[in-house]
Amino acid sequence: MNAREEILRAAETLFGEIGFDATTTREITKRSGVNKALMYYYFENKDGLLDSVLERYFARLNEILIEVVEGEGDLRGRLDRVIDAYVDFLRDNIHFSRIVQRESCGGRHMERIFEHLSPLYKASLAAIQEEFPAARVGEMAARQLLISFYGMIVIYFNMGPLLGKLMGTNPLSKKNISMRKKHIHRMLDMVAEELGGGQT
Amino acid sequence: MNAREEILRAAETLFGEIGFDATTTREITKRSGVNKALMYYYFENKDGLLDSVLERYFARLNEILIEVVEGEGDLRGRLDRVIDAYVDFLRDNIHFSRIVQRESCGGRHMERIFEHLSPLYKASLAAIQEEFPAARVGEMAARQLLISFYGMIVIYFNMGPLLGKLMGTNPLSKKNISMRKKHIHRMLDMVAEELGGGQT
DNA sequence: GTGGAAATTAACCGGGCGCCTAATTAAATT
DNA sequence: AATTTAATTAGGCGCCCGGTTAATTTCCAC
Repeated sequence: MNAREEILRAAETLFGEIGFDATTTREITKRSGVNKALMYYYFENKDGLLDSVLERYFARLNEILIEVVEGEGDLRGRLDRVIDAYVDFLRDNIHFSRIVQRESCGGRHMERIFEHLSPLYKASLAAIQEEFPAARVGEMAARQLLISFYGMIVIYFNMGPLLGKLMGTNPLSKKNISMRKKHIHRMLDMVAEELGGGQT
Repeated sequence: MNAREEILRAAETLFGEIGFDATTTREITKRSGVNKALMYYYFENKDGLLDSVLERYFARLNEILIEVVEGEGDLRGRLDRVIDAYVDFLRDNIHFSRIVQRESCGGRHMERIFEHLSPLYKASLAAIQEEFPAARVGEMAARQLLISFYGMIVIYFNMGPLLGKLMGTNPLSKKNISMRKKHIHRMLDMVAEELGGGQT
């Protein structure tokens, strides 16, 4: 039993489900079956634990995205694969997007989130501008598109159980995830048609 | 000086900026220049204060949306005006969408948010299905569209100062808000074209 | 099997939290 | 002017929070 790992897992879950501020160090250690003082042996403090959680998540996300982007195929194909990869990542890491969303709304940890998000933002912006030349005008529409597709994807996972209650079905089921993906791809199709990018 | 009102305003600001859990009752009363005990004279407790904050916000939002929806014009026109009204509302109530977003991720207050959101969800779904007959198939695409447009709109305000840092410009400026609106309307145009709804 | 580092533990601490009480002041009613 | 009611206050209470300490156990190289 790796104590450090157990602590990280418990922290991920609790930060995602009830939020960083509502999570007590006692609950983290209780859930991970680890002595409370051990948390301060492996991590500087509660803030440092959050940093480690974020570090891990973003490292995995970057790894996945880089792998997809560096794969073969034209730009449009890679754009499609990025959507799939991102959706899959959020599905497999249900706490991640909630932690990010909560902490990026404001508060003490915004800066950390920014540091992780910034390179992804820049790279995505460049990719969209390359794919849709029309979107380069004033570099404005590209930014809007990025925000829109980011919003379309993350909102689905951020809302979590609440969306399930609204929909009356489990949003994380295989079927519903694949419908969500299909919908987002279709939206991208429409944009491509309109802006006349790529060769799809 | 209306103490109750001052408390509500301070709570709105703090809940929005740093979150419910990170906000202390002492800070609320300090910021509103009101004695600490007065909070418990006007509100049952901290949770009750949040309830009142949400109540007020959703009452105003409902009022605005009903006004727009009951206005004249065809369905598509009203759909467009709903987008404008919603964006304007979020711009004028910058804390609202952050409070909702944070608390709908999970945690103790999800149920409350659900109660407020549910009727809006149902009404919006019905409107989309009416406007885009093609979206009625299995009532599935309508749901996807609603989630997407909701995401496109709220993500812009949820991310708050972080988005400003990423964009390098103030997302709440008149110019940027109007660009965001234009973009979302254009996305709706594309959907309308694809699904062949309405008579726009 | 012994020494030393790494891992783990029980017990504790000051501080700030949400919340309450009892008394006082201001406002309205008669 | 007297009395009732509403609004406001200072002060404090108990609890639980994040974080620490010093001692103990586990591990492993030799």
